[in-house]
Amino acid sequence: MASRAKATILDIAREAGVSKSTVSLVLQGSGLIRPETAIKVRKAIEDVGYVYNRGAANLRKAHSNVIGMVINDLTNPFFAELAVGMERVFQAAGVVPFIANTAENPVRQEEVLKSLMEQGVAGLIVSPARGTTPGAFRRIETAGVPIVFAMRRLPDSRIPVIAPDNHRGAVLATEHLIRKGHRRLAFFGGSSDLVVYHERLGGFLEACETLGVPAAHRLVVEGETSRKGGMACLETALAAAEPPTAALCFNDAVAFGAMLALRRRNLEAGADFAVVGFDDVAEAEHYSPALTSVAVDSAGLGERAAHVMLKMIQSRTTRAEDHVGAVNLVVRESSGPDRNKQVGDAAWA
Amino acid sequence: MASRAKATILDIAREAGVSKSTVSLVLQGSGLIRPETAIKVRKAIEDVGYVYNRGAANLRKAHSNVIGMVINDLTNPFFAELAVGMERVFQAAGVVPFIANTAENPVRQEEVLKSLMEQGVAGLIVSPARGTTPGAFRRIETAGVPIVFAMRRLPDSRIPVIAPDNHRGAVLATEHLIRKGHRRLAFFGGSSDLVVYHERLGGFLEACETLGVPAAHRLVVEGETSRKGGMACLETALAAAEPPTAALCFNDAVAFGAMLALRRRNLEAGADFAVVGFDDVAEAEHYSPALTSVAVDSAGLGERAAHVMLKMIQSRTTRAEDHVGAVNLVVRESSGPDRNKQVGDAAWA
DNA sequence: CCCTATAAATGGAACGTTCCAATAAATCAA
DNA sequence: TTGATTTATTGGAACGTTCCATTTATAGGG
Repeated sequence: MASRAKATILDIAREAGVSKSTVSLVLQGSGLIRPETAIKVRKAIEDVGYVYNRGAANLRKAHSNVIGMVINDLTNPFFAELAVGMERVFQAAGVVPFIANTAENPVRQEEVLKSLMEQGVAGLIVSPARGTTPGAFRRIETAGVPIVFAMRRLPDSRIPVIAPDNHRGAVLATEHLIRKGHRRLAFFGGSSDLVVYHERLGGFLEACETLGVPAAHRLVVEGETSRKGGMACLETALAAAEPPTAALCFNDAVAFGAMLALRRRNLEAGADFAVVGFDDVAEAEHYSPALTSVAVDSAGLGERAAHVMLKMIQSRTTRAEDHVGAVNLVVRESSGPDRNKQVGDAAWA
Repeated sequence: MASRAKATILDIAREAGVSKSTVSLVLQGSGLIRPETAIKVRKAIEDVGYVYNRGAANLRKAHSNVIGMVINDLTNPFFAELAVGMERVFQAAGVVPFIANTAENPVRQEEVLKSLMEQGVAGLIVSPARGTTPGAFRRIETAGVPIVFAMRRLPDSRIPVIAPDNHRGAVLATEHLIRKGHRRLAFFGGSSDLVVYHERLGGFLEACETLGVPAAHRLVVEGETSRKGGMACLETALAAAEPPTAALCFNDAVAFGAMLALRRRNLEAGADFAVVGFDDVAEAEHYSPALTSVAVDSAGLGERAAHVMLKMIQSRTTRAEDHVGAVNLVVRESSGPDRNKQVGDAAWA
């Protein structure tokens, strides 16, 4: 039943016995059209199996209704959540979000951004791939397309950022470990090409400083931000002359890796070595032992980023305030039993 | 430095002192242009910060270079893997894949499909949302846009499907459990509005049949395909008069839920109750105890689906062969120790 | 009844490309 | 030299919309 050439607004006009302008008006839901005419036109639209050509429309209209979301790693549920959060609000605003994955590859990212721009996106939300060069977004900025960074930032950029309070999260987690009585602490995973790394590590070091853990008792082990990386970090740490008794991990994946390595050595996370993660992915709660982690509410940040973007588009600006999202430490089993409580229980027993 | 109105091909032509046709030819990498002219034009393109308007181009060209991937749940790493697999091959083929998430919502799916069509996609790969109505893809089919289903299928549709061999996977898993000596088996999770459910359940029942597990000893518990659902299934099963000793779960999420419920009852998955999952997500390997699961290679299926789509586009057809992907059972700890081996070990001890 | 105000519908010129047909310039054969 | 051939370049007509400026139909006021 498919007519060979796809139907256009003119075919509808012919079918309904009106002009193309009338059809266009109906398509846009204009109130200028007599209801019966509109109905007639809508029927014709249905009959010919018309599909609206947004490309042609955008040739005339200033703005398109599509927004690009460029994500560095979609297989990481943490970033997938971010994307889903954004989608929710765009969807409600009648905007179509297209997601593209860069797989943490700057070259890929370049291509994806180019495509999105060519598609005429109204705005771009990006969680930049690791190793993104500083100038990667210049073309987009000069083109005047609004852009915001989510989750990650670039070292020197003036582009607005929506990200969690990494520094504070790390401080909270580190304080938690120190209060548990740990005196030799490690920071596991991550590498210095990520701004986030410096923020989290900075919080760790600051908390150590203020709570009196001397520099000699702090161990920083860089590593891949994966389970594998976490395992390696733990091995490195335990091989030290005076090994730490607790670690704050760059993210949950690293933490899971560290716990796995502990299990392989027949050590128990929590009892023998305290582990704290970062991001609080869904899995953290269900792991065994359950992982203490810094929750960042990625879906919420996604929503926030989307709102900022919508506002930027609406007000035709390319600037916006940064937004740092609240974090909170979710204490579970992997950071060990609460010593004070244990003592108390024993006393009452 | 951004000029107010965005630059067009004509601005470049003026800048470079050539005609718009020449610029167009350069943009398409035509060999008809004298190299020095091409260089001059490319310089002008750079100078004016030109961005190609693909919408305008598509108005003339028959095909666009964008393909839509519609995924039912991006936060499920299983489907995210699928998307990433597809992306890999599209990327290599110079096609731009745009991902959209339907969040398992048919209404959302409808909107997303409409948008994608309006955008003029060259093809569509869809993992349909649960509860998709049979006619949901009619408009797309009549428009002659190639479409393939990945992972999931619709009951009566003639649209080509790329999916794992669910039936065989379930047979393998069930046989495995029966060989371990289990005589009362359960099937956990899923609901009958999914074709996949019938395939997997069918395999389970068939294996029971052929290996002599009577119908009375088979327990089928429908439920949400989530951890929560899995927990509920386990509770239901253990409440039975003669509870099963092993379960094949609809997917890994259900299996994780079942294991969690076991732990809450101080039972151990593997030793006290055998659990087998389906899909073999990355997490399965790292769970404790590690989950025995049916591996389906979602990334590989994604790649396959992408190849099929490319071929359909190239040969301007809307039909293609179905493809069922190989599955294999990955045996880990959750399905329990091998009894034969145990006995042997004891004898030799 | 004509004149004006309002409502409904319409023609036509953009929008930024592609690509065919045509032109202009350079090369070659005789 | 002249015409034929090849090589580079170019104008102009689409493509499917939107939207402004008009036209046409309908109603109201005197």
